[in-house]
Amino acid sequence: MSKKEKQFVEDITPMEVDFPQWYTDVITKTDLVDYSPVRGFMVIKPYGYAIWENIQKYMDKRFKDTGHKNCYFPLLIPESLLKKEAEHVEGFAPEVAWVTHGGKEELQERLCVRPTSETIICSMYAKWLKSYRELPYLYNQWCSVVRWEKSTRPFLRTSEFLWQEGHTLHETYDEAQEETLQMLGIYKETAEELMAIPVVTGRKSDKEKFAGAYATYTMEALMHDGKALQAGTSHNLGQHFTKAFEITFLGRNGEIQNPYHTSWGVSTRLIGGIIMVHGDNRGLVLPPRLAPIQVIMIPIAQHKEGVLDKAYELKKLLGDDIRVEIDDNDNYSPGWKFNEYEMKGVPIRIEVGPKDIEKNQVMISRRDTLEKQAVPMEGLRETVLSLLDDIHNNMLERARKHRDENTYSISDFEDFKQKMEEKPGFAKGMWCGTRECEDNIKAETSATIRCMPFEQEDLGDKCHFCGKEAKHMVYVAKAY
RNA sequence: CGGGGUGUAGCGCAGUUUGGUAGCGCAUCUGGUUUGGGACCAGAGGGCCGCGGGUUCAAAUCCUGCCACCCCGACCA
Repeated sequence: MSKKEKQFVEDITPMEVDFPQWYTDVITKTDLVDYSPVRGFMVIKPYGYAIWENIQKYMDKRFKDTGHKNCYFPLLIPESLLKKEAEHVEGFAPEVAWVTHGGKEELQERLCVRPTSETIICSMYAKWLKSYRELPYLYNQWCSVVRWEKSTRPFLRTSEFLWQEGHTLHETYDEAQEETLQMLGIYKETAEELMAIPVVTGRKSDKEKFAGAYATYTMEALMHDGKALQAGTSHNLGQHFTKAFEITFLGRNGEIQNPYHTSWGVSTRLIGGIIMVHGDNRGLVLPPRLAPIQVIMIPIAQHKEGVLDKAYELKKLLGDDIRVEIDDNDNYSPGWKFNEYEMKGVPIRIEVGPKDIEKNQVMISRRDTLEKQAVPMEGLRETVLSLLDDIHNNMLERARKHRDENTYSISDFEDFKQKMEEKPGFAKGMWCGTRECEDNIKAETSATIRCMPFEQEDLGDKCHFCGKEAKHMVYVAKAY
């Protein structure tokens, strides 16, 4: 290994050597996050936050285009409200943070910091809703929630995380179900069109579903190391909460009834997914549509006359809708900058130097394949726009290929155990649908049933895990 | 909460065995030369050696108590 090659390798532990360490190296060295004084809580730095903002921008538009409105509910929830839905409190109680004092006074009733907002939102919906004419309620909020996790990892599992949570009410079950699936569909499109991450969608088992849900739907992505990541969930909550919170309305038939209820959310965990699906040993590889910097322009020998002027001229030519930055910091060599922005995952690098200006061209290199070539200055905007799309498509295809190569059918439990050991990924199999069998899978392999996919395949009529009669085809994987 | 590990400059580490002026690399700052894959020279700043107690003429180093963080398990968007 040459000295030059060694230098970036030393910065980031190769993922084949130690995947968790690779992940930690990448997120800290690329300035996405920093650890805070409070364990499990992290600071999202400007470069990381800009990714989140781009995700927000895209999704917020999708939500509004489908009729949702944003609002904001309080951070603190009285204990009595949290307790109203029995399954819900049982699921969340172990991980809520409590506020017990206001100033020096002990509170009469302690307040929990929201781990999710169904309860406080339902308490308000109960106050508001009177008639079927007001339905549906289609609300969303962008906020943070706190869950006191025992072990945390930046983006993937932190004690506080940023997310959006949609909470809707509907007149009928069918409408609620339609909403639940519509939002999961938007999540899937966001994953594929914005983040270039292929996902499997389906329904969660009862064991894995949201505490208090009638049914939970999920999208699951496969990371580079073969572990799955639950990337977003959409819940049909039926009337569980609306009955517990006594949300009622006067229906078309003149009778008082409970509405049907959904909730759905995605979080900053998505950023962890982006890193682990696309990243390589040089660092981040960011999907073009959400990269904070889409094009980094590096002037070469910038002290020479005309170089910087040309760079700024080209930036203008590229237009306001492409996120372009020029690094004209004179303290770093071009080589240093090349490595820096590769590490940061910037999709396109453009070099402009005296030789290029002479030939009326620039050097352009793409992060996903690391290919570098000369292109004419004329038509640069069109070249860049189509290259950004190209990179997106290539990244999505590459991720899909990786997922497919790591998705396999199993013949029986022994075969499954062996495959989980040797080559983690999505195992496809038939499942009997019982809790005992599901618990046993986890006990034996630490893998879990990720979902019962919408696209069911017929892989036989016996459960691959216990031999009983099969009910569902499932994806099983070790998960983050 | 169990098992293992680590705490020395912003980061990465040496020094601890055998007590004796707190060091190295990177980063940072100043000046200059450089600039097509992590540039070079000269100079500078930066420390409660995790915290408390003890032993000693003398503690980063020995004894002791505590704390924090990391990794592996159990719990989880």
